[in-house]
Amino acid sequence: MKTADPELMRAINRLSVLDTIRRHGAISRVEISERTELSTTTVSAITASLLDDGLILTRHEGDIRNEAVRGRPRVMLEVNPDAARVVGAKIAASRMVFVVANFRGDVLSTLTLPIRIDRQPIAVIADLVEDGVRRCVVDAGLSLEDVDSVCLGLPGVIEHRTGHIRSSPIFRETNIDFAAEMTARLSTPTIIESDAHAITLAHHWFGKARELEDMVLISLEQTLGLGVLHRNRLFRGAGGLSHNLGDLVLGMGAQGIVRLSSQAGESAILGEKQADGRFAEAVRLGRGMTHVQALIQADDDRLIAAAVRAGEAVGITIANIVTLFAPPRVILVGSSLALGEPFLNSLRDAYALAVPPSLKGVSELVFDDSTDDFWAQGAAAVALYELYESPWSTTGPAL
Amino acid sequence: MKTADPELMRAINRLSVLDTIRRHGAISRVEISERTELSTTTVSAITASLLDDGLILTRHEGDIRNEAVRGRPRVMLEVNPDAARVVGAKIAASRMVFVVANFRGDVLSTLTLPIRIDRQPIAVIADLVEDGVRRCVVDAGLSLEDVDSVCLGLPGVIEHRTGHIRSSPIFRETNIDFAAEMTARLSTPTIIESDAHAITLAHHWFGKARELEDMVLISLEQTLGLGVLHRNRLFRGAGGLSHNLGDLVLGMGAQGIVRLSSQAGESAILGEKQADGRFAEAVRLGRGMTHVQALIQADDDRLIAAAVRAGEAVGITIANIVTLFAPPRVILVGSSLALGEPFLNSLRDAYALAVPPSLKGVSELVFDDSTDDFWAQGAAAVALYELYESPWSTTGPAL
DNA sequence: TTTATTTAATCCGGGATCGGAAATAAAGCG
DNA sequence: CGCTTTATTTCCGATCCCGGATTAAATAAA
Repeated sequence: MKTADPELMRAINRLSVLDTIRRHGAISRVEISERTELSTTTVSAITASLLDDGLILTRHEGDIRNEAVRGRPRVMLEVNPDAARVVGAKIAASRMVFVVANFRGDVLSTLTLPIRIDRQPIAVIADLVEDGVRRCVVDAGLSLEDVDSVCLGLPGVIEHRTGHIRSSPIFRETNIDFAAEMTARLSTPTIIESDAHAITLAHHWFGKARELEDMVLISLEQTLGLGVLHRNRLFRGAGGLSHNLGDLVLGMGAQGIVRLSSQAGESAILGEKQADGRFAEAVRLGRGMTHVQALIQADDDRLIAAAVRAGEAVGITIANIVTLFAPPRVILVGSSLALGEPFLNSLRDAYALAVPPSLKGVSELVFDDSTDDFWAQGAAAVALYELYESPWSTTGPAL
Repeated sequence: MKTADPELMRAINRLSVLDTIRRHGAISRVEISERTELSTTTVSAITASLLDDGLILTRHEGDIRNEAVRGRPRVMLEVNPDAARVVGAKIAASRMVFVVANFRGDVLSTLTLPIRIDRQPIAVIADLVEDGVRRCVVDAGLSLEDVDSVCLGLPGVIEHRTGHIRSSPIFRETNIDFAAEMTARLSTPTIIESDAHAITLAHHWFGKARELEDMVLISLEQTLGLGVLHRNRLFRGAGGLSHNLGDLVLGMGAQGIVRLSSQAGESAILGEKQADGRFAEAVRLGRGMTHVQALIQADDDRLIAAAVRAGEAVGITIANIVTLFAPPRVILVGSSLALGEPFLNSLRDAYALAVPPSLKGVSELVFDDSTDDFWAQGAAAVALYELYESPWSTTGPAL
């Protein structure tokens, strides 16, 4: 049971105001007051402190009310884009994508490194990540000192709270204190987060879940991940570790346990097709899925069967997640969506069949095929959220 | 984003102090201060107000510190058992169990009505529940006016927040506003809750999860239920509805979807054995499971096979829950545990096989065969928790 | 041009909260 | 019986939120 004091109270309300401004864009104090249910007095005090800290700006045009209103015009407030800068990254097996974002979450620069880092030693991966961060920062015309924090989104079981990677398909080792490693290398506070959580927050901030405070996202990539948004916050299980859907068990087959990853993981689908040199090459370069897509359109029977089987497995899994969380919306993302109709149709069919009748219609299925930039932007949002929450300079009242 | 004000702050700290006293039994102010990390000043003020409201009592003996300590002796504080009384109930298909509990959660009286209410009209069930509540209250030497609130624990999909029963095996109808119905009948505030949530809180308050703040419980009864404790609170999905594990899908069989309930539900197991008159009679009376236990010990092959299959299905499900929540402990309760070794062994084996290697050792499996009273006591705890949270009389400072 | 009206934002005072320092209470010790 | 020790309470200052009065900044009307 956490203990409350005036400081916490102010922190909560400050975050509430700042987040309201971020979500709405330019907004006046009166309207903030209405939305947060804080008194105008309090909003005035908090915004004064935010202005004082340089986190927000005033803008005198743009009062959206009906033209020709009588009284004093509202002063619009907006997040100061230059109050801070963060780096967000998506680290995947065959590529790394970096973005530099400002305090509002706008992307200032993007860098994609199409390198297979899969199973390299930690030091090599850390080198590449460090290099990517530095280059992306330079691309944005900045220096690393200008960056307030970095967030890396990785696949696997990530313990955000402690900064440890419990296990990840891109590392041979387990239980790595990667946040500490990168913080030391970059001499900038670096946090790590599950890539699924990053894209979940991306959708909450910028994408298809902006208006929702509860939501579930399922990411279908090399790893199958889950993100749960609960009351506007990422739901991190006990201990703050992320969910790894691939480990879910679908049933007992003839040769023992059948895990979801064996039915719907990238490698499970790609594994159906080997031998062929061109195909192997595409897989090695991380273009497996697009290649598969082409083959499916050319009626490759084995791959179509694999896609159908994968869709079925995922559809059932989604139904199970819906049974547990009953979210108003489920967003599906990830490279496997590129498998196209055979996959999606069997997914939809299996879901419709598997979702309990009592929950039919509760959850809406949404597919999203954002690019990797969006994942990286989500990682940036994770970093920004922690900045938003942090107490900043003036803890006392502005002098 | 909830807004904070001094009132909320006090409410949080009051609950924190009161809950600390409840958990620890008799405890001094200094120790409360240490545990809650509130200053002694604040603890003093809050306890004064709690004393003023009659929620706690002082006791001058019982300072546990080493005998012959020098200074002023600590005054021990404890929850006033007579500050309130609640009724908790477990409503199941073949029986209803009621308890009256005092403010501390001690059971004052118990009443079991071994009646099959399964599928009766709402009015009939409401009549029986009303009767049970009234009789149990009288048994405790009280009148209904002495009771502050009632909590009914029911199987199925229960929407605690609104008091609606979305669907329940004991009702033919769906979406019933049962809380309102019973509040009107008893003219006492009545809340409803999933039976699984009730027993989850029972274990947190009195049972096998007292020291944990995160935990998962799986109830294996007629319905398969789930309770998740997250940071000392029941985790209720979006909209506050409960989880119904029976609807989980284990895979696709020859004839379509295979749900957990068809493998491990009470009726699935009992369904294996029919015809026999004595057995049917036992099932009708809700003694099916104990009867099955006897038959299993007598080497009834079909039932043993059913138990093994059920254990397997449940073991896999538990592994999947662990994959999602990674709780430090999983508690299993419910009548199906009575199936004995064949069931439990196959459950344990399947779990060990199905739990992802990376989470091996994270969650501990605990079996619990508490009686129905304990479930009802859990429902009482749900009611008490809401009383603990409520603002009570003196909102202002004690005069 | 000047004055009224309207709406936004701020200022001021009241009430509540927490926490630190000092005072008080209640024991044992010598 | 005074001294020491520990627990609790009292007093006081700082912070926070809020309601009401006040000031600010615009339009509409005279």
